[in-house]
Amino acid sequence: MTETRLPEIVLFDTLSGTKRTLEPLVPGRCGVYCCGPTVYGLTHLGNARAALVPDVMVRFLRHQGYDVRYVRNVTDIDDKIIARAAEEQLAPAELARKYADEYHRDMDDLGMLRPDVEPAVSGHLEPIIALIGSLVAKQLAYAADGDVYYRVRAFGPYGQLSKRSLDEMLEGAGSRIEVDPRKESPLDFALWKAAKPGEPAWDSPWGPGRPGWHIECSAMSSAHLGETFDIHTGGRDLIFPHHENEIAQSQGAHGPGTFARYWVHNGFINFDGEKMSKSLGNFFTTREITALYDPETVRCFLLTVHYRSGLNFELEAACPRCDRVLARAEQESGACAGCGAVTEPELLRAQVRFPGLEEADDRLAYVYTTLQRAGAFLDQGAPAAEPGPVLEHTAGMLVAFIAHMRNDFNTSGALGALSKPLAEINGLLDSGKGVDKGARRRTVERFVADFAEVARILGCFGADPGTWLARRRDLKAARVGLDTAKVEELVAARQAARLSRDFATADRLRAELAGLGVAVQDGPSGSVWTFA
RNA sequence: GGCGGCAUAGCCAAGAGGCUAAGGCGACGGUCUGCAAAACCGUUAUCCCCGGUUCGAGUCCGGGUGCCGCCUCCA
Repeated sequence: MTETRLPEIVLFDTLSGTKRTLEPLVPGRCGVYCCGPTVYGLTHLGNARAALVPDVMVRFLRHQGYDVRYVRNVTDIDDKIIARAAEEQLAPAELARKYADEYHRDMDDLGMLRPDVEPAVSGHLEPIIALIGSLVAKQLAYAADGDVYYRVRAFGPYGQLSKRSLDEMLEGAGSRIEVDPRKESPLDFALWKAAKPGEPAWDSPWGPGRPGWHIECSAMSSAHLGETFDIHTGGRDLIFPHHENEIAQSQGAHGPGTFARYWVHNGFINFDGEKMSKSLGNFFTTREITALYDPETVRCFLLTVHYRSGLNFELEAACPRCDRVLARAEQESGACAGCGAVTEPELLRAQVRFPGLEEADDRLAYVYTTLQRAGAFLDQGAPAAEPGPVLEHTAGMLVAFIAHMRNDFNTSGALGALSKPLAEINGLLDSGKGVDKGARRRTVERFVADFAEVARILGCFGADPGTWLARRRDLKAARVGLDTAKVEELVAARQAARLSRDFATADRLRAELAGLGVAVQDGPSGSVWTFA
């Protein structure tokens, strides 16, 4: 054992219910399996968060020196896909491919790394059938009329992840679910489903059919990461039954102690305090939101809260007539209690605002403005010749940031560690009074270099500042229908008035611009405008 | 009903028993500015309630209250 010791990272493991130090199976390496999408529709923010959690984890582990193998599956054979394909009048495989493409488009947009391997169910029928076969051989599964079910009672540790007992579950299941007479027990779940006429089917020892929902993850994780691997991630709602069943399948086939060694589950996203759902009309696709805000803003926003916590997404809709902010009930009915106007829900939906995203957007703009200023400063002079002290907050930034990340990927804390350095740099750029010239230069250099590492870990703050800020302005202008040419004109006219010290005219023009929602900032090198 | 989680300032949100409870937004005061804005500086909490463990608890234990999730497809 001569490997260099990698830094200690702790993560919360759902199975043990505690934070545990990451000790990979093979020192220095780490296998990560993320439960990917079932591709039957466009993604929503919950999907985005579920992909973001392993994304940042993988980026950070790599930054810390781990050799990571990142696997995320695509479930492209599933009941929901079949149902949706019928609606859209496509072949199931075609529909799955369409939405897999859309998934990738959204995830690319949000800056997610592509996994090293992205196995699809349709490409893994053999290992899936083999796994089912071995469970049948061990009496852990039984065939019935072309279906194959897992015999839950035969797997002793069942319930260990979700912390329930079989008896408790039986009480619930018996009263709530219609029991399929072919099952020995209501808790037994399908490993293989016989095909009904017209459904996609693959040959198997039990007849033509398709895999059940849970088996693919057991089969594909062991195919690409081995029977035992390090980290398994997914949304909280997958703990039961999906992940519980995966454990039963994998450990049933491969023995105790196999399969995932750490379980990481992310919290939910709520809209206005309620779980998002289509029936409530509070369901927004990723795309609807990235049409309004920069995808990086969305990414950043998701990182402001620890991944295990729930994240509430505030919605704000105003009455188009009187501009009053509408309460929940009013939003749903479209009727404004203030002025009595009734607005089509569709119209309200189109002009909903997301205060949380706006705050994140402003914050991102602040970061990029600071980076832009720092870059301009560095372009002006020669690099610092000799090493030497760097201002306090900037000097400690990266260490503090990483310490938070090592503590269960605490992005919220890590982000907080950037605030003081950011302010320090802006202060330095403003005046630099009382600071040695060399130290000033070194501090800004250090800041820019370390911030680039932060950017690599988070997948945020890495764009070219000027480009990002320009795009943001364009996006906002388009959203409010602002005529930017006219704004430029007014700004120029005002600048002329200022130069001739005609402040009355300048102030009048400022007021006019303010009426358009535009704020003008006067600086030494002229005036620039932003949104108020 | 069963199981699990959460409750920290006006709002959002960190905080694996012990320096003066991070940070952001907002607000207020200040520096700068023709006026502003931006930027910077400063102010803005004893952690839901009751009991307990401990030299010491936001952090552990018990009870209560209130939210939320899972138990059926769900990220």
